[in-house]
Amino acid sequence: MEPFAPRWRGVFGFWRRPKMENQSDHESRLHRIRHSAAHVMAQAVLEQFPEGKLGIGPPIQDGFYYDFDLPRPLTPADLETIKTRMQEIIQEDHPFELQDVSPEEARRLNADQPYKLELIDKLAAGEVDEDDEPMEEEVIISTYRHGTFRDLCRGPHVASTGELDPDAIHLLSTAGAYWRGDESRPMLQRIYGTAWETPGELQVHLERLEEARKRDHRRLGKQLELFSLEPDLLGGGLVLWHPKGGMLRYLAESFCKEEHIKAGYDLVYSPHIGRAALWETSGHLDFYRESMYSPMDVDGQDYYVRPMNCPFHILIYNSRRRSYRELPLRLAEWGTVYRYERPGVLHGLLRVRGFTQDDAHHICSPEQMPEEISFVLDFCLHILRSFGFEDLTAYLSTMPEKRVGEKPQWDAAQIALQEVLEKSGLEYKVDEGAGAFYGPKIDLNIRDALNREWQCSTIQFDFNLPERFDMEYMGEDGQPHRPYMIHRAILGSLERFLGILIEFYGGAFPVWLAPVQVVLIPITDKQLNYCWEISKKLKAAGLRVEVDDARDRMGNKIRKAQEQKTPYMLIVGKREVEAGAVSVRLRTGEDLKARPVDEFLAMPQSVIEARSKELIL
RNA sequence: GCCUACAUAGCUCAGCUGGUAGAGCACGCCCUUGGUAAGGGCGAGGUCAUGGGUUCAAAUCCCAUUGUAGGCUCCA
Repeated sequence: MEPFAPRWRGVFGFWRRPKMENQSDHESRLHRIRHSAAHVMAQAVLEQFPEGKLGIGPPIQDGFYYDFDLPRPLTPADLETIKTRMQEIIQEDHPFELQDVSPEEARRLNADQPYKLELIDKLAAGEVDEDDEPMEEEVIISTYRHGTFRDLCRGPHVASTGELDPDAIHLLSTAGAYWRGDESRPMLQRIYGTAWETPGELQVHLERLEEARKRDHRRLGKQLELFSLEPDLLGGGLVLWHPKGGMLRYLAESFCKEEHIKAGYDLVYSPHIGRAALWETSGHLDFYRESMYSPMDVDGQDYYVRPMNCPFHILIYNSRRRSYRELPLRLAEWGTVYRYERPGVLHGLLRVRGFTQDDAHHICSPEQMPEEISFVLDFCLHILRSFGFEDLTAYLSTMPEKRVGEKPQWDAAQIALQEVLEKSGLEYKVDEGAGAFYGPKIDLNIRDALNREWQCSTIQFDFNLPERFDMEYMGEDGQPHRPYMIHRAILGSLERFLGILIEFYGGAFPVWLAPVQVVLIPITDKQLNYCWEISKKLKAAGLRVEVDDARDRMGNKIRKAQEQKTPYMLIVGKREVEAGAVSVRLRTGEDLKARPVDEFLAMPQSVIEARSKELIL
């Protein structure tokens, strides 16, 4: 089971294609602007580094980049210089000129550009397209020229550099990037930029980036005291959940577990380590070793910390003879696993080395399989929607070259997966050949604050482990049969899911998930006793309540509760005590004025009941 | 792992080209008992990530290590 797989696709643009993708006019104009900005930037860079070599420079979402092989690392000051020169080039208003060239001509024009020559060779040979897949049609090599700069390019561009708005372009950062994305090739310097039609649009985009930084779960995790990472003392990628984050996690977990039980899952528990023999049988030591931690010696035997839960669940299944009458069996566990991840890939809660999966294994007969798939996708969507996630991207990964299992099995499984996706109405993409060697799968991705996609849910067939562990059930015919096994995780990794949840809500959780739902704020400490009294009452009604008894002014207490994004602030002064009321202030800033305590109590209760994002229903 | 940048108080950060550290918040104590996002005073708190080196002198310059950030690659 593999819950991780952010998807990034490089765009590789240097030849013309007969058909344009379906883009709105605005998008396609932005596309041309960004592509043109990349060329203008490349000219500016080459002027500063005449010996520089060009990689590729495509438009991307929100902007563009260009890769260069330069004699020295770029500094932030270089970016300033480059940007200034870009503005000049724009003002010089050079027209973009398209010219089709023969491969020979293209080679002659790029004689001192080794990376471009490599592209021309590939292109001339008609070998591959941008996804390294065989070309379907004959390509026409084309170049675009503006001023002194000519680049191999399929376009399209704006008519002239003067069409760009120099104040709507900004260079964001530099980064290393392998040539053609290949770890064994040279690392080039990439400059990322963003470009828009107007300075106003650029401004909005920069503000959006700033907003995203404020929603960053690492920042909010500290501010809201949800979790911490202590790489120096504890180790990288290992998470400490603090009381507030612990409550959030408990709430998410207990909600999910109840739903699992209602839906017909059995909850199981299994240990964190197992003997080498287990991992040999499962094949992990052969295929997954580089992600596993070194064994520990126990009485002369090797034991491994688990990177996955599946073998344990299979042992539970195999502990006795199974009948077709007990299928489908749905074994679920919040299983903590540990995987070695390369140091450079760790990222807050989103990519860690120790995490807990809401893992389950469905074991069913081949006949039950389509219905089981349908059930599991529905259940998945039910859970994700309960947390407020509606914007999901689904991927169907199909049969790869190297695989186990027979083609008919794969076909049946893929058809079942595709059918439930169709039925669900989700938009999905098919990733041909991207399935694991042991079976096809559906992944559901959600986005973080910076619009990066992260995989959460995964529904995977496994034709491998049932064989390896010789799983069987007794059929109606009195003969042993091999069951189908489906792995699935819905939240995926609790750590990652909560990280995304934090960003999704910017820390202002729905009331049912808020670690603290109500803060009582006395205006003077003469109201403290009354506050404690109310607090007791609200707690008895099941709310999570705090009394701010600090020696501080009310204004500052409100400010702090606001910063903690506490949904309800109850302000209590002399008037409220006399009236047996509380003054209700919402974290939205709305002041609901004084209300009887019982009237207030009904407010969060109905909101929690509905798991609503609102504070009042 | 690779490229680049960064690492100073619990947090956010200042400290120009070398002369043994500073602010705000948070924390503690005191005064203030105040009606919807910061009342005032005092105090405590740092081997400037770690280890080397250069120098009369290093938070500052150089090297290494560790970690973090943004990317790249990876994530059967």
